[in-house]
Amino acid sequence: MRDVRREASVLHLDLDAFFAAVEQRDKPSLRGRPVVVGGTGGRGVVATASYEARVYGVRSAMSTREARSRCPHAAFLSGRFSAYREASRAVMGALREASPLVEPLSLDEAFVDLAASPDPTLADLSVESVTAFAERLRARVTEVTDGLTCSVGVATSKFMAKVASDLDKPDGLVVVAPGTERELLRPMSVTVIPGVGPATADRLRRAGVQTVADLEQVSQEELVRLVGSAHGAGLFHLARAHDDRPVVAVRETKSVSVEGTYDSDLSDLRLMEHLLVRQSGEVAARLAKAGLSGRTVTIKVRLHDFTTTSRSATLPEPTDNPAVVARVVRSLLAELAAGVETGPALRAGVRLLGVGVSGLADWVQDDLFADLEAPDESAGTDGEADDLPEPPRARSTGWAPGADVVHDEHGRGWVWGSGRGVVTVRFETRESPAGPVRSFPVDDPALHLWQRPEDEPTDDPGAPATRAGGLSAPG
DNA sequence: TCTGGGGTCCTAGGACCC
DNA sequence: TCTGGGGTCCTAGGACCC
Repeated sequence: MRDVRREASVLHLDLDAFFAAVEQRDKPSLRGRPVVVGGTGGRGVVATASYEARVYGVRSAMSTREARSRCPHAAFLSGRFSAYREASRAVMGALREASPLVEPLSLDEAFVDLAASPDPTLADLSVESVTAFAERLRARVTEVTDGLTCSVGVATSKFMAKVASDLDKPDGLVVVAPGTERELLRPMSVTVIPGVGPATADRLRRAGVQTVADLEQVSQEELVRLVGSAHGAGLFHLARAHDDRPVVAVRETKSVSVEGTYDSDLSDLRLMEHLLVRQSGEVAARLAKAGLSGRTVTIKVRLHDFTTTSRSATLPEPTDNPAVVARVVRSLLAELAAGVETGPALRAGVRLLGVGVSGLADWVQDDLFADLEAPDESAGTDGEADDLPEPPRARSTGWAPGADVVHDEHGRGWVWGSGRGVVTVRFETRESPAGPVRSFPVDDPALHLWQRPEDEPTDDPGAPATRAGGLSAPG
């Protein structure tokens, strides 16, 4: 493994109290006053507190209720994300002018690789050069954002640059001279190391480790024993300021999800299904917009006591189809509802529901229906699938895993996979909505195609209209 | 009436294959 | 026939980050 860069060429930039600062910039009446941006509902938490609010002990991730009791006269705002995205775009643009190698970590944070900068003043990466450059960059950020300030750290690694940007907040700059990293780090708490949160800090504390200096005394084997192999090896190296991770400009998305916490607990399974199906539509829309599709669908359920459980299923092919996602989501919810422990737990109260899709491919599946006739428009647009009119048709090609509903004498099921002349069907039965899987020859006359008209509940005017069975025929 | 929402990464166990 | 190993995929849960 390479050790560390010899020059301080990694810059970390962090916008100060970002959401709150945008609000104060845009609303002069809020300037100089405590501002809290975050969830304003009964179960909201603070996303950002302005420095005026921090004086009263208001912090990120604190419940809004707690923040209100600490600072009742603050302005509590739910946030204007389009404004934050706009400001973030301006900042990232300014950073890319400085160097093509910019790695955004979130709307308000990024790494910049100064070694990749074409700027002639950075021909040598001396402490003096990078300091002057960083000051100009900070001024430029304030200029393009119409007044926002930022804190910047520059060092030989991502880890040290991030530590440095935290040392002189707000509106500060710290450059760590190469070679001085370890003495800077030693007196600090182990919690400065990224990845050391409450649980890891607690384990280390019980082993007598509280500072980075303490951590340096522990062997790699011991650390692996304490916190696992990946984490242990990471801690061993970071304790010594050994970090050669590159600045990476583009990172691929691994999952897309939507979740929501409700002000009061849910106990009605039909309502849960309705909400999950709506979230399925949102997830699918975001996948489609990003040109992504994924194979694994996960539902997440947080119970009234905050215990969290999830169920997932992996499809044979990636999808971005809302009807497909919704169908899997329904069967996963049914699986939880049928569980001897999870079923009663669900009915006892659910505070959060979520839907996610992972196992992403950066291509969209071919439209399997391009050569099919349009679906029969008379084939029912209301009611339950049980009410569908009769005229199923057999089909020999173009089965859509996850999308098509079929039935045979065993009951109703949906296509789970197809290929080599065989269609695999996962049946829904009264006893087991995610029921048995059977295979059929594609031309099996016992196998009839159904189109299910109600993937979005009809009593929801806000729900997007979807084609029956997810078919994408024109017209 | 404590505890958001969007993510990433890791672990551990089981299935299955060679 | 028995034993063992490695590799990959999948699932569930947990820790962490901004």
